[in-house]
Amino acid sequence: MTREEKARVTRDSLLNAGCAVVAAEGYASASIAKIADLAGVAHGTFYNYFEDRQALFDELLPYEGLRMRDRIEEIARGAPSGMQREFARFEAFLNYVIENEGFYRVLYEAEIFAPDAHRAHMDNIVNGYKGTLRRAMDEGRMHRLDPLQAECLIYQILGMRAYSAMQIHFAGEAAEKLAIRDAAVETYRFLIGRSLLSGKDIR
Amino acid sequence: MTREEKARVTRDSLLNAGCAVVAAEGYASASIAKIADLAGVAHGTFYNYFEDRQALFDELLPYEGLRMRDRIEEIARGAPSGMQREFARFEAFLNYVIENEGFYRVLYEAEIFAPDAHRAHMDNIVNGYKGTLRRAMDEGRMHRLDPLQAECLIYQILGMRAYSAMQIHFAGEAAEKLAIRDAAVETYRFLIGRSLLSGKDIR
Amino acid sequence: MTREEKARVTRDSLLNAGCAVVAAEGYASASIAKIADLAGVAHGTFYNYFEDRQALFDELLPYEGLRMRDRIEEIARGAPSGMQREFARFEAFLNYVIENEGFYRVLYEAEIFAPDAHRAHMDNIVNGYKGTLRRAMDEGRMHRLDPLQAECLIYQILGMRAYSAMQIHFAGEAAEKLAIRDAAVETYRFLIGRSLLSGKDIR
Amino acid sequence: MTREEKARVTRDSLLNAGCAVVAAEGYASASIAKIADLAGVAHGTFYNYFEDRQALFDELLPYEGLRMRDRIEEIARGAPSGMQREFARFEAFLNYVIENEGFYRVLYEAEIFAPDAHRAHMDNIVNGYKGTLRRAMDEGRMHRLDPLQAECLIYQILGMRAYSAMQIHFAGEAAEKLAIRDAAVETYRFLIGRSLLSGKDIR
DNA sequence: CATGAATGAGAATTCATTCAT
DNA sequence: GATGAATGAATTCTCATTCAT
Repeated sequence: MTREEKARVTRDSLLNAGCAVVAAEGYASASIAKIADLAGVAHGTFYNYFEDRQALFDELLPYEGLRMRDRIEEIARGAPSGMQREFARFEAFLNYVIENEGFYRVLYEAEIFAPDAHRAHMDNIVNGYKGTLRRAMDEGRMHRLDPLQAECLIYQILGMRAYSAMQIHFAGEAAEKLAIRDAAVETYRFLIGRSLLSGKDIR
Repeated sequence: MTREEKARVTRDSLLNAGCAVVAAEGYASASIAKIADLAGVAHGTFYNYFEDRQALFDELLPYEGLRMRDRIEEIARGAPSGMQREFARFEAFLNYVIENEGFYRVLYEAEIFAPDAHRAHMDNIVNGYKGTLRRAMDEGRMHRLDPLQAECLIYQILGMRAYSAMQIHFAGEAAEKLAIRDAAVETYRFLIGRSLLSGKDIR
Repeated sequence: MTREEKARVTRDSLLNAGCAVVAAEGYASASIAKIADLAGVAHGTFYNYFEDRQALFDELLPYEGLRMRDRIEEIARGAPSGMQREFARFEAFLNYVIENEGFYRVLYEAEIFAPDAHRAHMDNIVNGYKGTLRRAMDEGRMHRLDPLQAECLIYQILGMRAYSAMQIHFAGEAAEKLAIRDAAVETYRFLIGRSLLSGKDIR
Repeated sequence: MTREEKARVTRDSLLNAGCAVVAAEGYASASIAKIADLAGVAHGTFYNYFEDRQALFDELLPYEGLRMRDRIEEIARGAPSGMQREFARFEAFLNYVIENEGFYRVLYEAEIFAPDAHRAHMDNIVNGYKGTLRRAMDEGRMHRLDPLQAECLIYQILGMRAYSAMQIHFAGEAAEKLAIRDAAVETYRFLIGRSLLSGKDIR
């Protein structure tokens, strides 16, 4: 293994350890000590790879967020098209949260502990959606909205996602979580489908 | 002023100082020292009124949350009825957040720093909505939903609120905030109005 | 009840509360708050009766010590005479400790937390013993010892008492405590009886 | 000096500083600040070596106790045998206390501030004595006692030691201390020698 | 006298970060 | 690059004592 590879491995260990600790205990108690211990390196080593603790925190959300996004898009691509794809995305998000409980924490605590990264993450997601919406509008699959309204719509859509995730998070048992997921998907379909379709059928 | 009144005043000073500090810097850096200093009392005095720091944190959300809720309901009561009232609520919430920027922080950081209080707050709001929904359904003003689906709907509605607030929070200038507010209200009207007003069942 | 009587009642409440708290939790955590609460008075009232916390601590040992001493002497007086009386005293002390577990604490922690009172208590006990010894020597019931040696003997006797009490204190069950007590009395009889009753001088 | 050696040195500094502070002012006012300052390290360094303050306290008695025990046994081994050795032990203990005034404090306050360590120390000493007694009994050098009585005897012997040490501790001047020591040894010889020898001469 | 709120000087403890090895 | 001991600022919390009511 070259010097460079070894460095990458160490860096990834720290990043993964960071995720694991934040997932388990939250940013607030994700100390360098815990992260370095879990990564199997000395405390000082941490600072060879990251400026400071905040620097790691700022990388956590992109690191995890992209993994989630890829997973979701992979699934969404399986859907026939348009609106169905959005519904698939919504469901895939909830599934992802159920299966990666810790990710929920990495994500929602980021607003507080890594606000810059969170803002970037939001912009990222929102911009992705803007493209999707533009295409749908161009192809006449939905109402035409001006840019501001499109952005508002996206934020509201993301809010629905996030709060359905919270609702699932509050549920105690696995079976309950799944039931909520199904009902939330149904509700989402109903709210979005009815309104955005401008009179046409869901496709 | 009687001794009891003075005690109440001191307690309120601490509570208000707590709100102010959290609003300005977040829970994480709301130290006893800052709160007590702002309240104009000695550090030790804090502990005459609150078991510990967490105890204050746990009161912040109810304290501020009820104030907001009352303000919103007061405004909503002005609306003719039903759906219009809900739109008024949504708008009032956004206005409240714009006018009380700090409240946004007290509210959304609570999920992390005062999880019990946050959960209680959510249950509170959700239950309030359940009643509203039941009445609307009983009076045939909206689709009949089973309890689980109603709850999902409520969470999604609250998510829309919250993320529209976040969108506003991200905006830099006051004028921009107002523009987003108006567009968000429009979007909300569109999403909710179209779907819930329809006479058909959910599929 | 006259003003003076009421004052005495309050003072006694505080003293008793002090004993109770020290007995239960030790001097170190016997705070004014706990003592005043248990006595049923306000914190400030404490300072109408005692200079400060130490002043109460300094009264605890005399207060409890005299009670014990009286009880022991009462029992010892029942013994025929001389040496038997001393054995009775020893046994009575152990019984007192068994029956008043808390007293053990008030007594032995006093050396640290109320050193002056402890010293006075020791002097008191030692002087009492000096008289007893002098009488025994005058009546030819025991060796004649010079004053220093008499004092040494007394301290050693008190040490035997104290450490037998500690041994009992270490025992977990009541039955075990009683068995230790009996064996300790036997041992004491053996050590003291054999040596002090002999007609020869110490060399 | 290797890193490991330096660490040991630091740890020992803290331990010695702990002893010194406790010896001078007692456990109650042996704050981390004082200990760390005396050891010449930062406060935080303390916690690199000890879990908390109690952890240091719990090591003080073993640390000092073993030193004393070794010193005493070393001296006792110089005595011809049996009973003489025990008298030498007693005298050596008193000398140790006279020469290491602080140790007395570390030892007797431990019952309160490091009860576990104190209990362990007592068990240790008591068990050591049990072996000594068993040998003496096996070799016919003293009365045969059943185990419980042997234990009682040991506690009483230790009590004599401890209270003779207290008596010395109370004395103001060095000369007085030495006089008490001599008289206490004489008294001890008398009490123990006479009774335990089962009719035979002291050997 | 009684009250109990206010005080503020400490105490223990944590932990991000540095730096000599 | 890796190490991990040292640092010290910052934080929470306690409690004896005071004093205005």
